[in-house]
Amino acid sequence: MLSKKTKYAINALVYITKNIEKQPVAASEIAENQNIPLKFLESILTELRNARILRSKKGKYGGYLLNESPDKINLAKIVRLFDGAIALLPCVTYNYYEKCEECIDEETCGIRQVVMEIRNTTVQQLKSATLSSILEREIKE
Amino acid sequence: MLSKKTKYAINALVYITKNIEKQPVAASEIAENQNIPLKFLESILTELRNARILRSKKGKYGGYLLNESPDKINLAKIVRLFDGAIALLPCVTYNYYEKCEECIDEETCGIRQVVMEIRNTTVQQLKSATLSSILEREIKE
DNA sequence: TTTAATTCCTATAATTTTGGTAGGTATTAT
DNA sequence: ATAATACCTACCAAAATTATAGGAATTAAA
Repeated sequence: MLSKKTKYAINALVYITKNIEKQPVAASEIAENQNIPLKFLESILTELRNARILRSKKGKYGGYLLNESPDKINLAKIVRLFDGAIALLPCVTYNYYEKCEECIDEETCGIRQVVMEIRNTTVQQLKSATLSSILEREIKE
Repeated sequence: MLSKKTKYAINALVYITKNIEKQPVAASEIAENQNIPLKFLESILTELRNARILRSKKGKYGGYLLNESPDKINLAKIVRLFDGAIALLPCVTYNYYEKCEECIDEETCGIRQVVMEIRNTTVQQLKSATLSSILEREIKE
């Protein structure tokens, strides 16, 4: 399951993308419309800014702006940023690798192979889920 | 990520399957070989027995036995038993459905569609990962 | 130059989940 | 009788999650 934090981050980004012509978008506006606790959202937006996914404008009429085009921002990036590894086991992650303590031989581990296949397809699916593709889906319906 | 509990459960089941001719297998033997805290493992095996995946034999020389054939026991069942829903959001689960509070229209939600596709492929992959297929993979290498 | 609205910063805290431990009782093969 | 096992109940510590509190710094506009 995605954490609430990740979910909030995705919703915030989709909201900004929908209101891309009204940028910068204030945290308070996002919080209200997406039903996210303001203070919690602030910390999320800060993380997104630190990751260079958003940039911000301070002061009155300030807010947040996308720092990349909506077709460059995908869910794999967001999920990794907030929830860490996408894979089901630490021994098959790219970025957070860790050996399973009890594993005798990683190379021939049958569970590992299954989990690796799942990671591969999931990562691909999350990568193809860009902000623009998400919006496109919503419009098409 | 899978919880340690789920991982322990999978390892225990694979271990029993590998020693299927020596059934029943004692919890203490599994704990030792798979490096799982005994008391914690006991609670896991109890859950597996309650779910009719294992059955048990009490008393001396007792232990646990598979209650279904190894090609009927798959990882989807195990993961669901211990970690709950496989999907990344509660609004796309079969068994643990819950509406996203902030969601305006579930039918047209673009995030939901992505997450549903991921769930579909992941569930399929986990279902095809039976205990026998896992053992087969290990032998082939 | 004041005001209002905003981002930004630091600290704290409640709640839930995870990953166990402790101590025993009941059962059964030998 | 004994030893090895499953089974049962209760508890618990650490970590992660999901926030809240209170302001400081910045900026556009009146």
